[in-house]
Amino acid sequence: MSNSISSERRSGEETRSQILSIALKFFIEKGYESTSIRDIAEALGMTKSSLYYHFRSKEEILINLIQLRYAQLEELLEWLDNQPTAPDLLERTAHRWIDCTTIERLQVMILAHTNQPVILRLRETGQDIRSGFQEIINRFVDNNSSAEARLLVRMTLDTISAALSASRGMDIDFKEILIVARQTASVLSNLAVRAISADHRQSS
Amino acid sequence: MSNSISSERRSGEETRSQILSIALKFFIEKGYESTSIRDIAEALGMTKSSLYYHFRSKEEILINLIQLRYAQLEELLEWLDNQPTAPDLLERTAHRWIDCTTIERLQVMILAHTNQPVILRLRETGQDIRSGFQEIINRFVDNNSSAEARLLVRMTLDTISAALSASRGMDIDFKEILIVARQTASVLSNLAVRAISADHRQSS
DNA sequence: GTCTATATGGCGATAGAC
DNA sequence: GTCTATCGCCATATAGAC
Repeated sequence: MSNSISSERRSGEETRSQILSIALKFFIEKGYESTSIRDIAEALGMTKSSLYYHFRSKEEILINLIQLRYAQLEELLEWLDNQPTAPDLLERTAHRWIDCTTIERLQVMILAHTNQPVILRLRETGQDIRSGFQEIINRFVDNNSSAEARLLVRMTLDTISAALSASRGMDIDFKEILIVARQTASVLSNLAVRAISADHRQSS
Repeated sequence: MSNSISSERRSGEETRSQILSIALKFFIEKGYESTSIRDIAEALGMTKSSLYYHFRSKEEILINLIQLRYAQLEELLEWLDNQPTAPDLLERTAHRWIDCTTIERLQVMILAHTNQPVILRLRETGQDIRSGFQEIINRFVDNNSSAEARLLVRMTLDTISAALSASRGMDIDFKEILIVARQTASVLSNLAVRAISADHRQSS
């Protein structure tokens, strides 16, 4: 019994990931709203209806893609919690995040970033979509920290998105983007750490 | 004759700018594609048809909004061309750009940024939409410059967008965002200038 | 698991009266 | 300059045969 089920499952899973992959491509190229279920289905040589066998709605496809991103963040969070506190921990965290970035993972981040309205709407309707970097940021700052410190920490962790979004239309190699993101993360982590210790001086 | 026409024009222009303002609000909140002409019209207490008297299409509304952004950039470019070359010119340019930023102008930038696919499509269909920062960037680098230098210059000029996009969901005051954008622009301009002079050393 | 056929509804846009 | 009415289209989504 479990054999036949698992082999059915496997091919089903393959189709699912093909759908997710082509959907991501379209969502990035044409935008989420402008991509129709039909576009995705026909690019895979199937009909809309078949696609609805695998996902109950277009939104469900988006949710699945977005959640891939949070799986990544989860891993980073786990690593971070096993690190001893150190002055350069923020910089190393940012670099680790950049180093494990692939184009596809990055595309998912852009997707989440450029479709904030849909994602907020989904979150309101009780979908399981969480708030991204927030937990990681909370490892470095707390609610008493200055807005400046919190913002700088977030920007330090997000240089890869900033670099990528700056590179649009510039015909720049992915590797160059990673290099620049690393440099940027280093100088921003300096600003962030300085802002954090300024907070501490003030509160003591 | 010209009197009656101009007074008609004036009220027409007022309606136009009301439409643009409310459209921007919806486009940011719900996204361009998810905002219907109906949403915009009803928020203004009119019908779709009336709106079509002022703009021939939804795209035309978007184009008008986007073009506001380029008017800003034009001013910056004019200022820049009257400045003597100096090592800190990039930093000062970035700061000037940040200092003349208002929330509404920033929203237009976000709109342009989160709707890249639509904008690219419009550009292909021959609409008058140009490529943003590129001309300003070209004042600091050229086609022989390294990808690193070009990307860093662009990021230096774009810290306000980066700061704003990092601040999403963080409940941070607009003034704090400006402060952080300025700090960030300063350190990034350093990296950029260093990359530019590294290019020069290599080519000579 | 994929298909054909169809339901249902909203969208952008237009015609034409006032 | 605003309205009512309507067109034509394509979207998401479902029903049911194979």
